[in-house]
Amino acid sequence: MTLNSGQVFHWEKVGAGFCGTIGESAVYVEQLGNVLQTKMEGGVVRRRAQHQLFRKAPRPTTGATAGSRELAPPSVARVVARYFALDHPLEEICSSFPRDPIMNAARGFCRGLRIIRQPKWECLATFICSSMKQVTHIRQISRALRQRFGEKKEIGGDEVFSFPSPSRLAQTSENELRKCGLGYRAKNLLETAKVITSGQADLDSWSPLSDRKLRKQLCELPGVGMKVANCVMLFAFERIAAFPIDVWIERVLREKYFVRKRKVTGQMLADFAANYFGAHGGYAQQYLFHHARMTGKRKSQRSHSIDQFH
DNA sequence: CTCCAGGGATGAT
DNA sequence: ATCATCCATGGA
Repeated sequence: MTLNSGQVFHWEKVGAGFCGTIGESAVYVEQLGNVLQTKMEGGVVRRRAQHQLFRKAPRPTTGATAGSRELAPPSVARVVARYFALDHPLEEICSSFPRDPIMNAARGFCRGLRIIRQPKWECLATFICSSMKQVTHIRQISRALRQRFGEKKEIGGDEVFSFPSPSRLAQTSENELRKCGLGYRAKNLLETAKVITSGQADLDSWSPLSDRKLRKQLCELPGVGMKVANCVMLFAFERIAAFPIDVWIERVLREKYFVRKRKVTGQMLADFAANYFGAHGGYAQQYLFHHARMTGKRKSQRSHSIDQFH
């Protein structure tokens, strides 16, 4: 559910799990009940990410990695556990959501969904490409950028591609980027890649900034407005109060929280969201988004992904 | 075919 | 501050 909730766009369903990349590492992940299994590029099952996906504490599965002699690559399980934010206290977070019918439905529907810790540049670049695009289109763009400009990796017989660095994309041209289906977004992605490459903007150095200052810095990048900035803050800077408002969320807010009210401006929606959904508003927003998208008007559950979650 | 999508930049009220 | 337009692309 997490991988299909519109946070990341490059994971591909393979067998019972997913293939993708975390940074430069090719990874296979597969959820087995309460356990998240991982494989690395060698294709060998190395470890199981220790965690509690759900409330009930699983029996400690000690000795799951019998092959102690084979030196495991630097803690795959930890990389995976961090990426999937298995340390987030889901129980606390969900309890902090407001108790209204809409939020209750979303909370129940999205049980187990987590906000992923994404690499900053990858997240920023992908969401610059996301404007006025459907999730399936964003997946296509991500795939095209990775295949053309990323580095090929292999995992369990499947090939995956890492996301191209800022300097790699800065070396391309607007025309080359347009071939990836970017349209008018190509210029924005190219210009932002150049700004990052030149050192004029340094994403990592922005981590200590306050939410307000970080948002301001992000919005100065070409192709980054309030919505994209909030997505990057939420998905890559661990600012779980950030509340991105896209067309789906705006629809939910207007139809469910501002029923039959006219002259509701975007600023009013943003102010309401910041005050109403609380310190973990970003989590609430993601739950509302995924719930609306999966159960909304658009009949999408027909041929793809019948049910890969219970 | 038409409709619309995890918007942003610009210019006019 | 708020609103109107335009910007490309392709799945549904």
